[in-house]
Amino acid sequence: MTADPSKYDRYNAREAEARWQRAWDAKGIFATRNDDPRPKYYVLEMFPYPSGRIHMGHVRNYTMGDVVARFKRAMGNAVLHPMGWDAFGMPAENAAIDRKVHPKEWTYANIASMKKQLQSMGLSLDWAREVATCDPSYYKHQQKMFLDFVKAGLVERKKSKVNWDPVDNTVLANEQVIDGRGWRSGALVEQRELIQWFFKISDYSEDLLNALDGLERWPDKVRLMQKNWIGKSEGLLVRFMLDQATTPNKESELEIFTTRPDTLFGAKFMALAPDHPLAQAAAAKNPKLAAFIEQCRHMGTSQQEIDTADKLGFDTGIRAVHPFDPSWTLPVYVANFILMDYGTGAIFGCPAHDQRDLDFVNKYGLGNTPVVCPPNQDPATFVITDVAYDGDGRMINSRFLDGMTIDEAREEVAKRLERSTAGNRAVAQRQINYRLRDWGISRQRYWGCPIPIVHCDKCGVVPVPAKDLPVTLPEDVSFDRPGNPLDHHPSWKHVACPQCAGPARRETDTMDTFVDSSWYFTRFTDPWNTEAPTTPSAANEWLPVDQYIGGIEHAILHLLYSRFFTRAMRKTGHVGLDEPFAGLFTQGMVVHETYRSKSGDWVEPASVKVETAGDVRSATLIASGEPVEIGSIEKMSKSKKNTIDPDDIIADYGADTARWFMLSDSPPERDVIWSEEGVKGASRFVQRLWRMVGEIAQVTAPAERPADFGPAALAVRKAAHRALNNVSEDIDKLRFNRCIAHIYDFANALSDAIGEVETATAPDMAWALREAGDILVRLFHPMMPHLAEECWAALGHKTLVATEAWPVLETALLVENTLTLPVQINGKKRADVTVPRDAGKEEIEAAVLALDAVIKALDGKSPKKVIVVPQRIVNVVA
RNA sequence: GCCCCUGUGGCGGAAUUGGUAGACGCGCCUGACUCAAAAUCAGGUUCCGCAAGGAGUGCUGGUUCGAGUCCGGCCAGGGGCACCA
Repeated sequence: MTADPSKYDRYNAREAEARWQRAWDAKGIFATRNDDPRPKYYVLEMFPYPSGRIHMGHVRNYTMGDVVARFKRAMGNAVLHPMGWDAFGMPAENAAIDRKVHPKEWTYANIASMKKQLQSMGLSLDWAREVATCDPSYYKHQQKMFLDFVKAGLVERKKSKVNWDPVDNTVLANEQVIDGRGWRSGALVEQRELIQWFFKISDYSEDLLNALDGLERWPDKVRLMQKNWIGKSEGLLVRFMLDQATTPNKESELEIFTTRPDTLFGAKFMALAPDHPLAQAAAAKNPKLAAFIEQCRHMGTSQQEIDTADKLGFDTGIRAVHPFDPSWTLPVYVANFILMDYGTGAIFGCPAHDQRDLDFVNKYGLGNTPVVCPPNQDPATFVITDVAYDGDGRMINSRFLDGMTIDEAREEVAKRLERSTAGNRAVAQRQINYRLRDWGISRQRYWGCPIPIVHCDKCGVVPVPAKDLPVTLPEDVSFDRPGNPLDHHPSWKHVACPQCAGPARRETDTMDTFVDSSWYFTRFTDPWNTEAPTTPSAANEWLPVDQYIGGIEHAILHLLYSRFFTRAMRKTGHVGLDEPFAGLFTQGMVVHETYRSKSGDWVEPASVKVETAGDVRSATLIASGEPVEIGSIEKMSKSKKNTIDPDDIIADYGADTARWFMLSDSPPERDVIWSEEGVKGASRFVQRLWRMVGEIAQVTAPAERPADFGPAALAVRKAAHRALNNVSEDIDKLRFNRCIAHIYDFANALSDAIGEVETATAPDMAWALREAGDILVRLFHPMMPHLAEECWAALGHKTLVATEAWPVLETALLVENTLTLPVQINGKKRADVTVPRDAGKEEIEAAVLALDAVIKALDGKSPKKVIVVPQRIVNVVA
């Protein structure tokens, strides 16, 4: 076939990859038409934030998606595989502050360079559908949907807390609070209440929870995390009467929510959130309490900080009456760990059975009474000191509940309190509570989607009319002072009220960037529609996304918000479905060794040489030969300098090598360790495949398929079809590392066969080798598309392998006539037995009992039991 | 602190989901080719032992004819925690 075999000596990735990328581009084979009649398949990777350069995490993510896209195309699907940019967010503003570059300019420059990098990877993306969320042509539609959501009752304004920097007078993100201080000013952060915009995601708590069951192609762990995040709990709202002699303004009752009414007889105190109305009222008359509440405000708003802060309380002097005993009163505290957002912002504390309550009483000397006794414990001697007991057991010290189980006691308390009344109302009512809070979307920042609202003194909150959309960001802004540039802008916010035409102010808050990413996958289905966010027919045709791939770090927020947003879009007529992602895959991170010089500085891998002597690895600086300490393996990060630039790898080895290594080394859901040796191994395999295909290209096969195949040719065919079967199955399940192991297996078998035939090739073998070559190239095409094109052309094909169909499996070639089963004696492997494939249990048992090893082990006795697991194993119990 | 996940040779991992532990790759060792090196090719490589054999999947206890896999208790590492994306 080829005149010059030496051309197979070395594959030139750099030259070939650019050439094939141009060939795909020229034919536009990855552009997807909405009127394609074939069965649809939508594969999507989480779109990147345009930070400046792609990193190895992107390479991994987009390679996986590309393998799926190319495979599904070969399987005959119309594949939608788009790409865009999650382009709003804080880093652009930080760049503006640090480097005096406008966020827009910075972002679009980053998009341009990252797009080039992605294109050098050979991804089969439909770039005609590219969107950037910071573009008015995108956020215009988001503003329209915001207004639709307002009309549909899905939006509200309410107070919520933010981190406030009292020096810079600005709101801080949790990320900008370092050890309780503002990251630029260093000032101690305070909590401050602002009126903010919210999406009412909590209206969908039950639905978002129930629908998790239907997401069968999501990882169980993600469904579980979302379930716990939504946090449904069934409990009791209980009204505690207050001793009015002790309350600030004759308040007569306090309502609490509890999921443990069974422990009511173990109650030792009540606790209020610092911003609870009763706490506020008491503080108005008690300066010390006011000071305590003020102290509670000097804390960030993150859950982690609240949970790990010292548990502090302040006794208000108010006494609450136990609902089952008018003579029993409990002290009412204000406590820094009670949240106003959950339940009623007030609890009763049962220290014996809740660790946090126990820590609290131990600090304030309130004591505890155990009311649940663990099984096998004597109630008379069961005491709690430092560790609360939250397990199962029987009720003790609880009057009429004694002896009941927790569930019985919970039911009994609920029943009794529902029936008893105070002021003509039941003392208690059952309530289902959710931990999930409404989604606060207001951000006091410039680089985000403006909220299309006008505030008018006369008319109040007025939506911007749809015809006036988009509300665009002003470009002439400055970042010389802290705070929101939209608010500082001299003219932008001053507008006429759309209703009364009087003087009014624009809303200067922008939307959370999670809003942008909650519907981009829908926009991809028809990004050309300038009139509406979606073309429902197109959206409903393509959605749901069949396979969504991204980092596990998005398991809760992004995915939950997207699920809510899709429901809201359905309610407002933009789509016809609830669940946006039918299949979800969460990939692991890319990690790398860290290196430190003698002086303790981090050193980047590119300037380190690692050597191995026996089992010991050591590292030195390439420049000076100075020894370097090899540190732990961590997520690639700029701060530890353990990053590898994808550009360097692609320049040195080619995109295919990078793609292959990314997929080969670890299961995709786990972290992968980037290693120089691993990449070199992948690179060697690229060359080996090229040489192997070169040899096959020189074999001349008969035009007609031979009627019979000799044993050697049959072995080649079996290896090819076994690999085809295995790879197909594993790509479908996204087990790429196993796919690659199967391809290595196949390649090893094929080089053995080639090595044996050498010169005089029989027609049956020649045909089998040609078939194997064609299968091999199509099998590795999804992972290494450029090399595959080069090989496909070398094998004499005039088509692009990227548009070829997947090989057709001959299942008859997978069947073996005999089968070798391991034989265990008492659970330890002692022998093998080879039997016909369809041998019955009796036949197998007879063959096993005739084995020397078995006869020896039984020593003349008959076995107690013989367990024959068909197709698997035989175990003889002696 | 709360929720979720992970732990197997020198290393990354495989194990038909309760049935031969270590596929495949990396590294290392031996040999061939070479003046030499690289590349390539052939063979070997869980540990202990000359061998027969024995041990072995973070630790620990259990269920089972049989456990890397299931259950209980620990230990270590990682992700998320609502304004990073």
